[in-house]
Amino acid sequence: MINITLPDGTVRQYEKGASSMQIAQSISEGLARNVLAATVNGEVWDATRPIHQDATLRLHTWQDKEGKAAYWHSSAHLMAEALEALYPGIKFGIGPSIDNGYYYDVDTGDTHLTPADLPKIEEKMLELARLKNQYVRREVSKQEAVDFFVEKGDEYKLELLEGLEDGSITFYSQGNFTDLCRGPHIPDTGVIKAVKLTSLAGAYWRGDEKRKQLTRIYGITFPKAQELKDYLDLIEEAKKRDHRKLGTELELFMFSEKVGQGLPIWLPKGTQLRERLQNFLRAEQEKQGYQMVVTPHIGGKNLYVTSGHYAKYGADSFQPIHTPREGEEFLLKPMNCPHHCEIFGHRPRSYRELPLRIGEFGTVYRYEQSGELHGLSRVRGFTQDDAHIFCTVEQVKGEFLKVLELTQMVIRKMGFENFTAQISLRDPEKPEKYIGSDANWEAAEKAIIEATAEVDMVTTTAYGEAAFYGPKLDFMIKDALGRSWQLGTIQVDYNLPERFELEYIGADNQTHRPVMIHRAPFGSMERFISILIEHTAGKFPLWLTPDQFALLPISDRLIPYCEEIRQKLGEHDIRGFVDERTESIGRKIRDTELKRVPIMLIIGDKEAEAGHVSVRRQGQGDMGSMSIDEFITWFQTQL
RNA sequence: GCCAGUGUAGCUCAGUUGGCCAGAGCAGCUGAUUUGUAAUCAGCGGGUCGGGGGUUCGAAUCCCUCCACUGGCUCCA
Repeated sequence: MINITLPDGTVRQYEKGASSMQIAQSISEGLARNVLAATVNGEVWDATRPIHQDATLRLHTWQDKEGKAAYWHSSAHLMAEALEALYPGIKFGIGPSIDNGYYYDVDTGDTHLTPADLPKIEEKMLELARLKNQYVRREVSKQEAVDFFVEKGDEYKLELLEGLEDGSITFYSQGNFTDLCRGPHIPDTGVIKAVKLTSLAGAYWRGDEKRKQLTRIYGITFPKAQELKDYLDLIEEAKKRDHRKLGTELELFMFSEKVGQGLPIWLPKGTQLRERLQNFLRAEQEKQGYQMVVTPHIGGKNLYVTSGHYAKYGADSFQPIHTPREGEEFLLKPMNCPHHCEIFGHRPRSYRELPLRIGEFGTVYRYEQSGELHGLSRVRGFTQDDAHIFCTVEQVKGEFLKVLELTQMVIRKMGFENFTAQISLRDPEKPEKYIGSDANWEAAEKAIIEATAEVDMVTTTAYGEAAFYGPKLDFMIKDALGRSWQLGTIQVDYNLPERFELEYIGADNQTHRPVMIHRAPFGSMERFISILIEHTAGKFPLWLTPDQFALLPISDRLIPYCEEIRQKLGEHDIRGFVDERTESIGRKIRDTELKRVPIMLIIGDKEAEAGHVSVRRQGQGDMGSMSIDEFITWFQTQL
């Protein structure tokens, strides 16, 4: 008999060799029907795999991450089976599960797959799924595995086998398909009820651009047709909110072929939004002791030779700008930190000045590969909400705390609920990769961990993800559709102070090297606004939106009265415009609704006589009539 | 940069075996209407069919090339 410990702490006894599935059955039939996989002693296994020793057991269903992963990974195998049936001789790369579904990289030889081929693959998958074939695990010797794929002529699997050790190799089969696979898999194909192949893309074998490009087929599957429908609806909704579409519709920004790809042009409304956001951030930062600076858009080549960026990125950057005579070379500013280092270094600094917080909404230019550009989220010219904090190692934690608090406050003010961070630390195996003393690293890493704990921030920790020059923290938010976005970072840097030979005079009258903290909590205005547009579907918070109200006169003769109201509201810092078009009121309301102006003030004779406005909120409808003063008071409550 | 796809009026899109002067809706302009909570009516203007080259009697349509955009891959100080 073996002892199985369940998550609630209860221990049950089973025959040696019982599977998770059998254990689930002993608990409840219903549970057993839903089991997709199980974690046995910390390792995710097939639910059907026999357990031969005492173990802790956690059963996975569609409701949890591991269950979904097994389900989608098994779906990838099902797709492979369908592909093999439809395209004999097809070769397979890798086929993992991903956050939303799975993909399989395939080499179809001379056949060329197009999106039109996907429906018939979906059909085949459903047909095979209905057979309820079991996923069968089998341990094989390396020789046996090699023989199998030599016979099959699949060089990709053979290459994968090269990296595997004999004795650790398993095959999984379902129906007529057998694959090299570590598993785990779901019990059988019967639970795969809804299938959608979402896209087709090229992907380099093993992610290496020098190697052959395979066809990657993305798909997603669900246990219920309704779930697939919900998922597709979500995709539709995301399409409607796409910031590129809304940015054009709301006239926030544009692109121009002549100006150049990846170089956003901010239109008046977008500029208003952006400036308002910047002013807000600037005011909050100044409260925290930041000092704003402005530095030029180009910098001498030597600046970047000193910073080390020239050696590392020079070849892949916009190339130097040359002066006509003197043979000087300048680079478009790809980041603000070297300039800020010069600010720190331009005169002797005392420890009394630390932490010195130098902030700048600095516009930087980076050469991004053309295929990488995407709306406002990936561009070649953008403005960072940047600042560099020069401080002592002891001050790092306090500064992290302040940045965390600032960021949390701002994010909440924007209407985001779900805010987390990833802490990136050294790879403990490879200390030689990093610059800076062990003691400093330990202190900084500890400071980051403690600071995030103090502000109750949900974090994940990634070892080996730190930059060579210091540990960092990346902010993540989830938007209204549940999608995760990476915002900005806070990074500790031991490297630049070294390269720029930055020093301050300590209380001991000796010179010391400051630590530098890079921080841009929102990353860039462009990217942040793209996220904000999609999160709010263009319905920005009232304080931030370009036009807060539109005055809609029912007849042209009421325009002067509307103008009066506009003036009066302007005196109270409430901004908006009068719709002076000779159109029906229905038309004016419709157009204003579509422009996402949050408040409509409808003015007819009744209102003009009474000195009232009739208030309508975008997306909500009529709020009734009130006096101008009542409206002003009500407006303040809406902010 | 690589693979695949797309590119017709300001926007959304018709226009597929190559063939009359390339169409629609919305937007715009002009006129009429002066309107009570999501589209008033009528008329008009607007396109080198992404750019260039080629095949052809004839190209939005076929071929080559360049550009931009979309989805991925690689990259991201």
